[in-house]
Amino acid sequence: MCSAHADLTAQAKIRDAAIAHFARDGFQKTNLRAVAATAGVSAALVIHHFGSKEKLRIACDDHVLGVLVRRAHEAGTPNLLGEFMADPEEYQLKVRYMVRAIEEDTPAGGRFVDTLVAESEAILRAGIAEGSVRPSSDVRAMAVLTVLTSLAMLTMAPPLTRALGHDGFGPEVLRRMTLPTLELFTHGLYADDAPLKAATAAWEASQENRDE
Amino acid sequence: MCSAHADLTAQAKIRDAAIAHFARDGFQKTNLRAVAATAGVSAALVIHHFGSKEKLRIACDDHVLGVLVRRAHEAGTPNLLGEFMADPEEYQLKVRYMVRAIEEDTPAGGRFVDTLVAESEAILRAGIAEGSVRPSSDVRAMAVLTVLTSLAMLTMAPPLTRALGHDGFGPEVLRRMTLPTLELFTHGLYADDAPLKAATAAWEASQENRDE
DNA sequence: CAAGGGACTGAACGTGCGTTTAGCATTCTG
DNA sequence: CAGAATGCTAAACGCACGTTCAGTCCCTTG
Repeated sequence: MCSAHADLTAQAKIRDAAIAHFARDGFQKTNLRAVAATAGVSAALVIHHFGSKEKLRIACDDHVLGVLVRRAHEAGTPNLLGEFMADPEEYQLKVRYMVRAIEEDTPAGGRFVDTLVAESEAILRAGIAEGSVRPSSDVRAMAVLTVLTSLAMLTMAPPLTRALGHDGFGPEVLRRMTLPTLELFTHGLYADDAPLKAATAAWEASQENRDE
Repeated sequence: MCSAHADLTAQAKIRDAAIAHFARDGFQKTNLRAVAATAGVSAALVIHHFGSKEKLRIACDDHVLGVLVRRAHEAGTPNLLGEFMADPEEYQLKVRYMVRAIEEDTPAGGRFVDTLVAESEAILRAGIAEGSVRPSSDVRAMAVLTVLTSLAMLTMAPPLTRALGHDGFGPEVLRRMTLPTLELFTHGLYADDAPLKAATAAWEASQENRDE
């Protein structure tokens, strides 16, 4: 045993074990006996300390959310995901945990997304003011879009990794995705603005139809 | 009762009920008695026809995958998601089902992603040849990125919808996201190519360090 | 040292749910 | 018409798992 069994209190050991299990297998599939085994305690003690499986989840949510939100505030870069992934295993686990929370539509997941979007929006606005970012018709939605793109790399990691021909999600996959992402963010995808103009025209037309 | 209880065979009714439940609640949370109730049959009949819950899932996977892949081939547009979402409830349900399959990392989910990526890559290459799409250093990865963005809108719909200030994921949210997406795909996000150049420089430097 | 309380455990309880079983109609088949 | 096969059901079985219970150990406090 290495870092896991430091001189943590049993409560903390259980919490950390639960975070690891929830992140890897999801809330439903995880059973308390497995968590207890990982933490090196009995299943009954888990209940003794946390009351129920659901309350254990809430404790984990709060803990992970706190750590990640603190981290997100400190970062101050549009590439939040890279920041998380570059760091030692510590954050990868917690980010994966939050991804699960988002998929399962838990309150903590929602607050995490809110934080990322808010942070991202602030960065975009600062960049626009400074001139390094192009103005957008809907900055909030653009922030959502960037957060979306980053998080999606995690929610759908396994199939996408295979679609790229690699076997495991790791740094090399992330690097492979970084360049196209930057290309997209720098030049866009389309060679001209015909699709955009067509779409805005179509939208305006539909608006007029709506009025009549 | 409306469309659901057409003159379908009981097997098909069970399959459709299961698809609806799996899409809404996920595989684990769904129990066979609920599926049976929706289909208007007994729980035992589900087993009688499909053998087990797991085999029922596989049957659903195959069915949904078949329908969607056929549809994806017919579409021939880079905006696969819009194509699916615009259509009557029919496809929305099946797409949501596949999103669950992707989250749960099921074989059918993988094949669905593969199909979308392949289709998307073909469209990109055609666009590049024709001149409407900018060349990319890694077309495959770019295809993955576009698929990612579309699907992410669904996997994380609930929190993202709330982050935009709406309450339910519907056409208006999709429309709100469409414009920024097109802006991004047309002009990019950054005002100049400094971030891209910096990243490629950093990457080349790390490659040289790797060699020595 | 006695008393009390918290950390902790093994065993048991209860229940939800996938699956099995036995049996009832109904419809082919010879 | 006998009987095999098929579609279907109610009831029961059994296991996995969250939770409870009764009790032990140990550390504090008076």
